[in-house]
Amino acid sequence: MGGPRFEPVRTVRAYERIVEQIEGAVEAGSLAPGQRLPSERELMVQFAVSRSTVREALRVLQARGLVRSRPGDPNGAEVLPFTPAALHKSLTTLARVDQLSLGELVGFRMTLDSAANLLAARLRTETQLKEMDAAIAAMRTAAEISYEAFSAADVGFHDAVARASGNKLLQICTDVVRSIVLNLISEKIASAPDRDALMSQSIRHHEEVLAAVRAGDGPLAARLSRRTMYEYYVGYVPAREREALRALLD
Amino acid sequence: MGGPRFEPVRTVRAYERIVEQIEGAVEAGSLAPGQRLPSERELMVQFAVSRSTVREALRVLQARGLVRSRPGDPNGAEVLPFTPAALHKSLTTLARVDQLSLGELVGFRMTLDSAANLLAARLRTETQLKEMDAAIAAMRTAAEISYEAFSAADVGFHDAVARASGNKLLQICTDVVRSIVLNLISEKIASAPDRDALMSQSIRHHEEVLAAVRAGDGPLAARLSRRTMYEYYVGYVPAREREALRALLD
DNA sequence: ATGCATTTGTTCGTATGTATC
DNA sequence: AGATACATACGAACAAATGCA
Repeated sequence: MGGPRFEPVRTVRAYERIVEQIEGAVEAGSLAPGQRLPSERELMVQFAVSRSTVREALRVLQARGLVRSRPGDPNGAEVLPFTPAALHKSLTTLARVDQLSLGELVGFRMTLDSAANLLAARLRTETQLKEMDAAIAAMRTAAEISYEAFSAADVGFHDAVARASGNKLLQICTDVVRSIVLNLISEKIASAPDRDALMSQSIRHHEEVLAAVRAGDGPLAARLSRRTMYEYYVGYVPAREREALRALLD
Repeated sequence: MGGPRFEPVRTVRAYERIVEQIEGAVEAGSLAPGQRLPSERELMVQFAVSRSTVREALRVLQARGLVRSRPGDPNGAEVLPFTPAALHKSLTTLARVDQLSLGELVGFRMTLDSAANLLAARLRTETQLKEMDAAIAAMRTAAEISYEAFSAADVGFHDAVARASGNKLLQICTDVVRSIVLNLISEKIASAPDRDALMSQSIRHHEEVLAAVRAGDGPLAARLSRRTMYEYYVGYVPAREREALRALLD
């Protein structure tokens, strides 16, 4: 009784095992960004597979943002420094395929930005406060030029706050979600009739947020940041979704 | 003067254009989940490329979780219903490659879970409240059995709250981040000496959170949920990272 | 339940454009 | 400018796996 316990087997593709090995080497650090992979011909020898299999593996690794290969490069594929490009890609397709509504995206962004402000108010350095000052100053001058310039400067402020939060994950996710939201409605905002009023109101709100961050009052900074984003975007969110956003304001 | 404005060109790979077309069809809805792609041989005719190129495109699409192909299937690759698998994958590699600390992950989870509770307290239906009741009951019985069972039941509660928040993005992200955190430290918790005390304390805390959700007090539910998670995980977070977590408690 | 036709997984050989030295 | 090594792309072929009659 009690013979050996067998486990169900799944046929694992050859290219998949190549991906695992290379991905493992990158995650383990034995293959650092900037380093080069062997050439495809060399890889087919090392893994004892054909050229096509090596290439399919490289395509998967490239899709995940881990390597990049160019024709003619004598050095083989390059190991890339990690960028949230893959994360961005999968969140973008999620937003499109899964029909994420603008309300959900804005609500999520309010949540992340609020947390970043809460943390930044406690942990920010003097240098980081100066960066935020500079970002708001840039918003003020950019508002005179164009909405695009203003939007870019606005991004700069939120990014400075996210950096000051000390949480890299928060920083990356705020960045990704923000770009998705902006892609969805930047043209709507750009053509809004009350665009100028919206921008100057936004600047005042950002100044209030920064004052709270400077004072070290995290809960206040968080609440003000949520309200700032709500005021800025609520006009573009369908009425039936606004209740959820208001629930985030307390 | 004023000749035509030329744009820099980048050579775009053949497989990349195939990916774009199929991906576009999926996102546009003209290729619904469950439907089948033409066979590889049919695709190489339609796109006028070789089979290797078709296969590289399919590998990329597969890596993004959009399709799945099995050997021998006469129906061609299957269009998959969207799952956050790709999102999970990219966040996991982010956590490993970018050296995300446990503190950052727990802080992020506190943020998401808190927002889910805030929204759920306002938007939950009676049915959803019953689901949360059932989840806590399951936690109570599971705690008598094993830590693994308890952990699974705990996931059930948080998932019920996330569903009740009405924000799919929040639901997906809480799920992804939670599984990453649990993968990092579940074995540590399982072997903790005060495991039983931790579990029963956690159940009491969850009951308090649920009471706040039932009462419709979002801010209270949010604060209690943050505290619950803090108490549960703080013992495993390095001391220097605890300040950031405490900043989230207010 | 058994073949059979078809498809995918994989291999090999070849031709072509390109980047580097 | 030329030689070399590389990636891109094509096409034919075989084995294993699948679905269907």
